[in-house]
Amino acid sequence: MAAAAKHDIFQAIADPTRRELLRLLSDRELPVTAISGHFPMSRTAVSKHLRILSDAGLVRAEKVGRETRYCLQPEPLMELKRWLSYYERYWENKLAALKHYVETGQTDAETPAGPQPVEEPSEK
Amino acid sequence: MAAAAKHDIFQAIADPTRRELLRLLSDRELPVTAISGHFPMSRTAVSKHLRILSDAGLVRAEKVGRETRYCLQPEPLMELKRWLSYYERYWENKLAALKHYVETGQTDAETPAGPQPVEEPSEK
DNA sequence: TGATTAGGAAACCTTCAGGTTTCATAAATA
DNA sequence: TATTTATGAAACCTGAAGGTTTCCTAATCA
Repeated sequence: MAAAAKHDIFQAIADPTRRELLRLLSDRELPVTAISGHFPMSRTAVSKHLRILSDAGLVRAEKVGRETRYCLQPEPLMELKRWLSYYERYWENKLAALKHYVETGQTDAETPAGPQPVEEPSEK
Repeated sequence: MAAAAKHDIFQAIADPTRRELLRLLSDRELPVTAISGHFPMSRTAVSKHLRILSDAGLVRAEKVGRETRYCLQPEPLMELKRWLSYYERYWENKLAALKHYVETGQTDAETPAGPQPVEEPSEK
């Protein structure tokens, strides 16, 4: 329904410049030239980054007269959140284990860091 | 403190193969050959991906005899969560606006989708 | 000990991402 | 209308990402 993701979101946010762009556009809507003023590269380069963000649905272009204004379109980040949520339980486990370790000195399954007490194989 | 991030996490998870690797290793610890069996590429290629994940701190290698077992190290994903949390309010706003639109037909600021009723500039 | 197995290192190839410069076009303005 | 401004499109360059193959070393096992 919404603009299809020609570029996937993971790839879109992989580039630091594009993350800065999202930041910049998060609270204000800006035309390309104004945007590119914030970056140490050519306007065209910035424009290409904007294109990629747009393809990923993270940004929306609106033509106003001769300028094109871009603004954040945060919805696709929900996919990232879903992805991340899968792993949350894992790091919560880890944190719990760490807490346990710190409090009791007992290494329940794995030591959080440092030399490992070389476990025997548990998988065939 | 933990293994420094030679590769940043955004870049590490940008590759679909690496995301699959994280999935695969999330519940079990596996040696390289076993891992590479799940992928349509050479063991060496998989090994390089593992290296990148390891550099990002997302995976930990443990030598057991002649094999190297890898397992998930989810903590660095917290950085991603922090990053994401910045944008949550934005999409929550959007969702609220959408709800408002659906319920009342009133487009408060922006129409959530579809042909735009060409707004006047709101930024100087 | 000799052969086999696990896995990393090195060299190499190919594609593509991120830049640049140049050109074209539409809107605004003098 | 002539000129300037905003921006996208096209062609091109370069480095690095993702693969492959080949080789080397350390454990394991017969």
